[in-house]
Amino acid sequence: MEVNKPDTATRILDVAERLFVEHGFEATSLRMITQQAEVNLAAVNYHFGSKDALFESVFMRRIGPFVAACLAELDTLEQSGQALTAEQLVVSFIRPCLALSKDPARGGALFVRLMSRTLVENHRLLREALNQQYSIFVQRYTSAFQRALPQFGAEDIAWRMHFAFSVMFNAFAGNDVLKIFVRSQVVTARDPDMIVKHLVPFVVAGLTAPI
Amino acid sequence: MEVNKPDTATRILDVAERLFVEHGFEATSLRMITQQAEVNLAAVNYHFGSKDALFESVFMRRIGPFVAACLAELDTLEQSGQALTAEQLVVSFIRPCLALSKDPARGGALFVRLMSRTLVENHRLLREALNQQYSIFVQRYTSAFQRALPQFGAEDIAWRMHFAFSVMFNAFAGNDVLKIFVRSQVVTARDPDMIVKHLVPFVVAGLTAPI
DNA sequence: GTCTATACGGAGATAGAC
DNA sequence: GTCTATCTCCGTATAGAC
Repeated sequence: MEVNKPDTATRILDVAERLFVEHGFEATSLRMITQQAEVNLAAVNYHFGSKDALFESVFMRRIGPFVAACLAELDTLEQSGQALTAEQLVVSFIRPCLALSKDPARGGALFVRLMSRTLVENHRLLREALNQQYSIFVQRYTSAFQRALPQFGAEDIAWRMHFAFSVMFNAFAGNDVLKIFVRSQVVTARDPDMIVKHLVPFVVAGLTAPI
Repeated sequence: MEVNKPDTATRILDVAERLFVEHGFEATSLRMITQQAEVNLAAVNYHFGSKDALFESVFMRRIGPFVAACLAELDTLEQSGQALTAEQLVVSFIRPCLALSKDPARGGALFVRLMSRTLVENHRLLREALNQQYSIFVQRYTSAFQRALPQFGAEDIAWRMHFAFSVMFNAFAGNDVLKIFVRSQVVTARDPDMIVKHLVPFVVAGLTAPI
């Protein structure tokens, strides 16, 4: 059996995922994808409709399981019956990010970067497509944070969640906003475990800061 | 006198700035720009060399004065001779952002968004071009934060500055990472004054959090 | 020095044969 | 399902007018 030759659509998805992460969406041409996937140029449009829709398919294949993993973490926490802390909620999001970044079968660190960059950049191609899964995610975390931080109003919580998730996605996106040299070495936000070590205290402090 | 007709290069810069912010770099074609600027298609390549170089010129026209404004704020603070707080440093960056966003003559809120998005996304076109001005900016803020937060090592400061500036740029980029509904209204990070009111406490708390 | 008209190769998309 | 041929639009380069 042809274990090394999945069907056409899957071959396209696999190659496209890698190339989109490596070179970005715009810099990746359909001709590059179809050549490496060993399929005809028109196969992309036949199976996915357009380059835009291919990107959406690449993204949607991974994002569902990721969101499910976050919600499962939330479920486990909430079933304990105890009052949750902001730190527990932050970790419930970061842990699936780490797990995903260490699982090559689901895209690995490259997909985490793609996901984070796409969300941070609020990519036009996903504003509509994401809404369904995304809104469940946002609602669950919003109500969890409202219970964890009862001293703040709903609007304050919303702002802080905006900031918290923008730091976290940015950290995993790996686009260093600053280039800071410490002892002639650039401090670069790429190693997942180092990110988490510094990220969690920062985010938790921001979320819980007195008004 | 033709007050409404600046020279060709300036007309191109003005139109390009607006279109890059409204539609993004890739989605803005030279034909759109030259048509609206009422110049010939070839004028862009004649005056700027390429579409990439045009983007760089659009950016560089505004970024110099902005960086200068931040450094002037730092100068004023440091001349007081008093020990500075993290909050003062955060405000010294945010105040020029606000001022710029309210000055249409220097690009206004649209340029603040363009600047923030470009930096957050670590745009390939500016990684090299920005380095000169940017490195002065980073060095000044790094040493200022090291003095304001002497309890932390250089590496911890670097990480926290990464996170702090990524939140701030993200906030001004206006790409809402989350869509949170409060009383049926989306809490959206677009109004500069509202951003600052919530942003400063979050960032300062993150920067000063105990390890 | 500036500006215009135009041509070229590469991109994504698509109709139609097989 | 797959593949070829072809379409339009993109950024770019250049020859030549003023």
